[in-house]
Amino acid sequence: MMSKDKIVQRVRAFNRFYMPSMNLLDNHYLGSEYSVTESRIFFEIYENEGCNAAHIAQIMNIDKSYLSRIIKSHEKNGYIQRTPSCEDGRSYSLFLTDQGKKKAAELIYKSDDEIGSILQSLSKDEQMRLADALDTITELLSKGKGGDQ
Amino acid sequence: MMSKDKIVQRVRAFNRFYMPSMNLLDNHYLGSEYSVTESRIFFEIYENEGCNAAHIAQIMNIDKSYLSRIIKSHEKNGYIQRTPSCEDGRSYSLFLTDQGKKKAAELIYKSDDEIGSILQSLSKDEQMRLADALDTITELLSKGKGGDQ
DNA sequence: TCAATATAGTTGATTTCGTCCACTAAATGC
DNA sequence: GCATTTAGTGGACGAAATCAACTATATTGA
Repeated sequence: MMSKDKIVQRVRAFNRFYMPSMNLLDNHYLGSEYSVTESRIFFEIYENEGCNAAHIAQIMNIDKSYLSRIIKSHEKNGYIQRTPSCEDGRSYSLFLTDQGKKKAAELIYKSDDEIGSILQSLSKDEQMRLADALDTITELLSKGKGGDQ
Repeated sequence: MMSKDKIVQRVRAFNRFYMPSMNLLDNHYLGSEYSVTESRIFFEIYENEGCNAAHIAQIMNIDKSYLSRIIKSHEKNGYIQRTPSCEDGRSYSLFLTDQGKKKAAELIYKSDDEIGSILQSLSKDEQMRLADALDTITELLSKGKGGDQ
């Protein structure tokens, strides 16, 4: 039977291989004008309209003052809109403006483009096998979620 | 039949899910005193003894002046040893010192520990399925390598 | 052969990223 | 009411990363 250590090695090998393969290690999100952190803030709000800064800070595990500045900057650039929260007078609900959604779509497009170019060397059948393997991993790792952190 | 776009979506969803799951998004390598960049330099030399800085800069896609400073720092701390290259008078061959190898091992241990704690919520069978899926992905994506970048 | 060009690495200056701490204001818990 | 926690902001600072200029060696090719 295969030991747990051996499994850990395979996971680590995968991590070392996969992230550079997907160009996931640069500070700038796929050559966009935004850092990975700045980009993720778009996505977090995109997927969680009306959330507040504290929520994002917790999810992303970043400093609240740092986040505050980025939000201010995104707002100044017309990408984010803040409205005072009804429930909590200290807090703001965050939304993407139309321009912000457009910008998020741009970033997603860049990402899709990058992924598409990586997939192009695979046959249809191989692409399916790849996607199935990815889903398997997501499914398995999702089970452990909730118990910790 | 499933369209290519749909596959791309699944890959992107995986990327968004996987990296936070593995705590692969922090600037500091798993809570060590080193940034991800500084840590990767250990690993690159570890896996490619005697390479030069230009090689690492190319692989990691980082600025050569930035790299130069990190190497200098690692050398000053006794982790890296440089010897003038025999073939190229401008260049140095890079090696980890014993202390450097020890430090690299420490970082790998931290990583393994992290991965182990993630895996603990899975059964033996699930761990095997996970590792097999990871290997499938590596195998498929390795095929495309060499043609590009 | 030797001048033009390219490459490896260093250094200085600067910018951007991220953290730490102190603070205000509102919420929560006695 | 009063103490404690929480959301967000701002100043100060250090770390990370970039840019441009430079030295020295290699390479190219007329």
